[in-house]
Amino acid sequence: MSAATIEAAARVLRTIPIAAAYQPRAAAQQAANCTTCHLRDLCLPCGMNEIDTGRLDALMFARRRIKAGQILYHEGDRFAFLYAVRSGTFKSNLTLPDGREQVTGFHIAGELMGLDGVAQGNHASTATALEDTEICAIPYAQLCELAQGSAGMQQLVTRLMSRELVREHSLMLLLGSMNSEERLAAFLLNLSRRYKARGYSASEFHLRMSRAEIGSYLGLTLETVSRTFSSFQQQGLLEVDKRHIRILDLVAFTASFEIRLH
Amino acid sequence: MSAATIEAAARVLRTIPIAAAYQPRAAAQQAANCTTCHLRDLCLPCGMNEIDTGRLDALMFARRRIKAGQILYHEGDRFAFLYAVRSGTFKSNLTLPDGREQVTGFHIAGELMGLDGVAQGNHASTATALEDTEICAIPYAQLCELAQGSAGMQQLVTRLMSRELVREHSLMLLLGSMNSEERLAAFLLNLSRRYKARGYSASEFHLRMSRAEIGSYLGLTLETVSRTFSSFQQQGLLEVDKRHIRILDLVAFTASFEIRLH
DNA sequence: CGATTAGTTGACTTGGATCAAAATTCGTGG
DNA sequence: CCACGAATTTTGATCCAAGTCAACTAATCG
Repeated sequence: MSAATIEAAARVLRTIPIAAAYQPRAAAQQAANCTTCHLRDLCLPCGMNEIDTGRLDALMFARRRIKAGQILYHEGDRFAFLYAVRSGTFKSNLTLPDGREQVTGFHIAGELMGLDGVAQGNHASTATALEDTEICAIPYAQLCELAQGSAGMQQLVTRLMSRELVREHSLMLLLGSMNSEERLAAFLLNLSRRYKARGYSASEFHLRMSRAEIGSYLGLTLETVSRTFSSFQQQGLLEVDKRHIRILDLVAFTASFEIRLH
Repeated sequence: MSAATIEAAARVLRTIPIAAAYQPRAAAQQAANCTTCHLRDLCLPCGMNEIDTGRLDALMFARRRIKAGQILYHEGDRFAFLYAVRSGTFKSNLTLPDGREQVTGFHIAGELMGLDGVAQGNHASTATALEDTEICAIPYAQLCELAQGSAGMQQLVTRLMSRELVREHSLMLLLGSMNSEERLAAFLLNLSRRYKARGYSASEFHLRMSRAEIGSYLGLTLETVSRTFSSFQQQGLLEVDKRHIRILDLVAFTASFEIRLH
C-alpha cells in the first residue's frame, strides 16, 4: 500500500460520521482494551480488580482521533458517552450568553471528560482538542448496566465524580481567594503533579494551551498571565521559553506557594 | 412536665455523642420517612418511583437538630453519611493552610451535603449551620447496597453529583468572569429560584448568611458586598433592610442580568 | 513571503481591596 | 428585662493589583 493510499484511507476514516464511528463494527477495528492499556492505573479502571477490568474490555470502547482545534462535544449536545483521554490535551469551557468564555478545565491522558452531562442528559460544557488527540468513547448506558452487577464498578463513577467535585472546589478557592502569582503557581504545580503521575518530568514540560486559555481558566487576562510568567522568571523561579516551562527548584517552588499563599 | 424539665431534657439530647445519635435505636425515635416528607420532590427521592422511595424509608434515616453556629462535619472527618437539609441553612467552606476561608456553597431545605466526601472517604469541606437546623443523616454504605438492586436508585447519586458539578461550573464562571454587580445579582437570582421551588416568595426573602460569608462565596470583600447592595437599592432594583431583601421587579432584574452580563 | 496569530512589554486607568470610623444589632449575664 | 460589650453593617477616603489599550516582536502558515 502506497503512502498516498494510506493518506486517502486516513482521510476517509476522519470523515466517517460520528454515529457510524461508534458502531460496533467500526469500533471493533480499533477497540480499546483496558487490561493492556498503559493508562489503566490512572484512568477508568483505576483501583478496579481484574475481573471488573475485563468486563470493561467487553464493552469494546471505540477509539477516535480528534485533531487539534476540533470539538469533541458541544455544550447542549445529547449526552451518551464519557470520554477518556488516551493521548493529547483537551480543554473544557462554558460560554455566557454575551460570548464571554470560561475555561473550566484541562484534561490530559488518563483523565475522564463528560461527567457533567449525567445530570441533565446533555453536555454542560464544550470539549476542544488543544493538539492532535486520541480518546476512548465509553457508552454511559452500558457502563451503568455493568455497574448493576458489581459493587466495585458501581462505586467507580461515583468516586470519579466526587474527585471532580473536590478538584472544582479547589479551583473555586483559587478563583475566590488567590492573587495572580498564587493562581499561576497553583496551576503549574497541578500540571506538574499530573505529568509526574504519568511518568513525565515534574519540573519541565510543554504547555499545550495559550496564555489566553490559561488566563480564562485562572480568572486573569492573558497579559497578566504573561507578566506573571516574566516575573517568575526574573525571580529565578522558572525558565520560560514560550510554552516550554522549567521549574528551577521544584521543592522550593512548591514549598513557597504551599506555605505562604499570600 | 415543667418547663425546666423540658429544658433539661433538651440539653441532654443536645449532648448525646454523635455516634450514639446515629444508632438505630436512637434513630428509631425520630426516623425520617421519605414517602411522607414534604420535601420528597426536591430531595433525595426526586424523580424516584414509589417502590424505590419505600426502600429509602426502610433505611430509617436518623434525624438530627444542629443549632446555629454548630458544625455538622469538619474537613478531613471520616465520611460515612450524606446529609439532607430538612430545615434551615448551612454553609460549606474550605480553609487554606494560612487560614483564608472560601465558602463553596449554601444549602437549604431539600439539598444534599457531603457528596465531596465520596472521593477520598473523608469530607473535603466543613459544613456549618447558619441558623437552627434539622438534617437527615443518610448512611452512604447502605445507600450503595440499595443501589445494587435498582437501576433507578443507582443513577440517583450519580445524577445528584453531576448536578453539583454543573452548579460548581457556573460558580467558576461567576468567579472567573463577572464583576461585583453580576456576582451579587447571580447569587440573589439563584437563591430566589431555590426559594420559589420550595413554595416561598421568589422576590422577597431573608438572608441567613452574613455579608462576609456572601463575600467569601462570591470572591469579594464584605465591604464590596455591602456597597453593591446599596448601589442596587439606589438604582431602584432592590429594597434592602439588613438581611431582608425584596427584589422590586423580578422579571426586569432577571432580564437585565441574564442578557447584559457585563 | 505577506498575513494572521501568539506572546511580551509599556503606559495608563480603574474596580474592588484596604483601612478607618461610626451606626446598628445581637447576645449574654446580672 | 435591661445594659453593656461584641459583632455586624454601612459609608468614606485612599491605594494598588490587575485590567485595558496599544505598540512591537516572533512564530506559524497558507
